[in-house]
Amino acid sequence: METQTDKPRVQLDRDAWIAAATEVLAEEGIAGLRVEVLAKRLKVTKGSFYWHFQDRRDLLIAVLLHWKEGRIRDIIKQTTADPGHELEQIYHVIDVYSASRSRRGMMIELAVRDWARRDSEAGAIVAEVDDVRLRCARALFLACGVPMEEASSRCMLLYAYVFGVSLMIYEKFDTDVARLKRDIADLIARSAHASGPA
Amino acid sequence: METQTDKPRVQLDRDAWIAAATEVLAEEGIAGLRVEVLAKRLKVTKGSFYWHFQDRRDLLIAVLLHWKEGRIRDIIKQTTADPGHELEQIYHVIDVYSASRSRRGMMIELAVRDWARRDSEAGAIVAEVDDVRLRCARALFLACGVPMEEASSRCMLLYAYVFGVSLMIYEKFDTDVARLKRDIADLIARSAHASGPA
DNA sequence: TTATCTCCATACGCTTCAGTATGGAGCGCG
DNA sequence: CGCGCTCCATACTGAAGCGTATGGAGATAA
Repeated sequence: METQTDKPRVQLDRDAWIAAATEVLAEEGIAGLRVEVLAKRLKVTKGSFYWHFQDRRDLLIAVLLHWKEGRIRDIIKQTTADPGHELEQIYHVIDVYSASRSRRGMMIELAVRDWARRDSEAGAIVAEVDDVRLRCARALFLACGVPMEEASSRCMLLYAYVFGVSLMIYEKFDTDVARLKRDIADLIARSAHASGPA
Repeated sequence: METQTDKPRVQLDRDAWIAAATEVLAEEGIAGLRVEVLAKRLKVTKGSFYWHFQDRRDLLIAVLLHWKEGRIRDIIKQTTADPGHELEQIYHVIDVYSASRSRRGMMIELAVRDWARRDSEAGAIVAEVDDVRLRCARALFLACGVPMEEASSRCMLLYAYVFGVSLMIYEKFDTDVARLKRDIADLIARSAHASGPA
């Protein structure tokens, strides 16, 4: 007759810590990702943490690797060959980041990249993700008949835009943000519209 | 006959602290901007700091306001009316951020924006800078004969790009980065080339 | 039952950091 | 001379935060 309501999880594994850490990362950034804070959130103490992880950096790298796997899985899924629908896929990649529902994902993205600016190990992992994403997106442009160099330029512009726009605060600038974002997506994807090869 | 070599500065004012803080901000980010670290860099102690500033946040806001003034001064200067050269000015605005010499400025920019993501007071200041920049850049497109809505889209794309590309790590992606950046600048500024109004 | 292994709590030492309190050196000024 | 003002040093408290050491509860297996 023991209550189990306040004992929802009896055990903790590495993945549970990584999941919770990713949540804190989205909310507070790297600087707010402290082991004691994290332990309190998981209703345990540091003793547990240092059993699963060597130190704080061990957790950070684990979070980053987990993030990398997810991002690569996502972009692969979003850009798998679907002949005739490549243009839709390009727009979808743009929209995914603009969507308010993916705000959490973008917060993680920005936190990770801010860390990577000053940490070479993190930078190497971000570089892998960027490389896969750029190549996948370029393949979509190429499939639309866009020549190689222009495809490279446009996919780079695409990703730089979605990250950069998340750093800006522009409510006062334009009243119709929806139209603005649609037009920008057109600018990025435009030549893929109905232009034949070359 | 007292040596003055190791006594280069006898006094410190608020601006000296702000300048040093801006330097640390560029190198270490907001999280690395601590008063004792800053004091050590200025060869003084905290006692001096807390005479010039109420607390750490007082310094951070002062740094941010100083940054704001400089950025607004810069963009005004870069976009003052120069009939017939608006297109050059647009390219110049893009190039200024890509230039390796302005790496320090971009580091500050990114550090400030990462802070502004979670601090509404900082966010308000960044919003002011964004608004001025976007309106100045839009005026250049308008002067080139680009219609209003497209001018809005393109200047937003411009700034999102320059910030976003600074967050990416893409050495492996393309061998000719110079060409890539040139082409992207063309994509952003293109319709302003020789297109008449409408 | 006893031994062992897993997972976590507790307690500790150490460092960094924010902010305060207080004194003191130097300097102008009456 | 002495007074007061400016600017900074020193010394302190207290709070976080990282990492370690150690024990203990609970399960498992012999």
